[in-house]
Amino acid sequence: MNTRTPTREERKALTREERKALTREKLMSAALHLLDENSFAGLSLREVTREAGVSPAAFYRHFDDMEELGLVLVAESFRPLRQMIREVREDPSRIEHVVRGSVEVLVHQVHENRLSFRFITRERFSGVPAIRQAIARELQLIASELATDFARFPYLSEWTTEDLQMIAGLFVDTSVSTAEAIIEVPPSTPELERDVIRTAEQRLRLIALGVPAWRSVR
Amino acid sequence: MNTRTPTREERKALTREERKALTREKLMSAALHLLDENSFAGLSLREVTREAGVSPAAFYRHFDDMEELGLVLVAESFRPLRQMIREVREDPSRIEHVVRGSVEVLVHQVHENRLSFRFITRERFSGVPAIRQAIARELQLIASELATDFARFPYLSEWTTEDLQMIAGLFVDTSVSTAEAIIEVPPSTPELERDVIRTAEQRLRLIALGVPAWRSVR
DNA sequence: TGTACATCAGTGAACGCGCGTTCACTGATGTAC
DNA sequence: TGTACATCAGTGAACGCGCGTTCACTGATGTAC
Repeated sequence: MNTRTPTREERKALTREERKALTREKLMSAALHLLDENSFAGLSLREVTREAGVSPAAFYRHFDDMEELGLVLVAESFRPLRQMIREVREDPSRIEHVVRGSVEVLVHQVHENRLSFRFITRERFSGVPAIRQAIARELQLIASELATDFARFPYLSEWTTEDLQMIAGLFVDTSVSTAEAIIEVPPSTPELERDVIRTAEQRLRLIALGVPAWRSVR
Repeated sequence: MNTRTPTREERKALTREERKALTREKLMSAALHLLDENSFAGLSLREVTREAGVSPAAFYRHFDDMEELGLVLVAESFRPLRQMIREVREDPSRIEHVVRGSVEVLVHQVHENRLSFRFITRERFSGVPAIRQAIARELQLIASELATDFARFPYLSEWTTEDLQMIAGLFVDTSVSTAEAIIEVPPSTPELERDVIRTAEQRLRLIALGVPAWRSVR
């Protein structure tokens, strides 16, 4: 079927396409690392290319401008978050369980993807409108998925869609607050982080306690 | 007692000191207005002086650098927020009341001080560490005040300090989320804003419903 | 397989621009007598 | 009140710098035969 000459892989060199993809990743990774200390608005194209070890002009082979890079970083940064949601979903236990499990998974994900979370929380309400909107859209999506998951719980199945959205939104916002708090904790102060985690669990549990009482009020 | 020549006020001119204070205010107001569209990191000293109608060099008669201006803006922007807390405090009714009243007051304050709230929410997790820390400190202070207020409620009086802090923090974070949401609502779409307000009230009410159940769990 | 040409990711120099900061200055306001 | 000097908020020009973007280029990779 394949009558071509020996492939690049066989000669263990990289194709032009693969090299290009590597450079693109270098640019994205460089940007994400620099964003640990700067906000996106304060980040220059030249800084990114310098960190990536590439000439400024090379940037334009991969992105139209910094804004496009920013939007790609948003999409990329939400990937682990979506993964996180999927993990929580796979354990269809009761709310009480969800609380402790969620915080655990969240903390784990924040540690694994610190730079991504940093970037998202930094840019959520700051900087370029396009990036802000992209982040808002992703978070809304997550809240909606969570709402449909909630609908499967026995004693939530009769709630209105609006109420489910409301509680899912509260859940997501509280989780984002927790992520922000964890990221802001100074490194190598585990006792401070434990406090943050404890508080986060208590908050979610308090919210969960309000749920059974909600219906009777409506 | 006063043997001086006729004062400036009598000749209805401004003293040098008063003029200087005016210029300072012009700079701060110019910055706050520009921050409606830019983040602080993307704001230049020259932009601020241009908007204020003053030469770039004049800036240094008032602030050492942009960071100092930023810190002053944080302090200034929290003034209306503190006023808001005071207003809520003056109505020492039950939690249920606090919920509806709080949201009402919050919405009112956000409209009255849109630029200040925009600035605070923009910079809370973004940009310069010094500004971020200043905002975190102010919010913690507010949460602490709220916690001591909660301690005066009959059926919260026996809660531990830690629990009161936890719920006060949740209350503040949810309020900040609400403020952010209101600010992000496109202008002249009152129906969207009404939804945001409704959701905010429901969230706080849900939290309030969890409160009576909390003790039995501890 | 070898050759001749095409593609194109990355380069390096150049550009005009707005930036933060400095400096000697000006002229209105303030003060001493 | 009038005068002579001091103060100092704001000016305008100048500086060196890093920026985003463009351009013709190079040389490795890819393709056709």
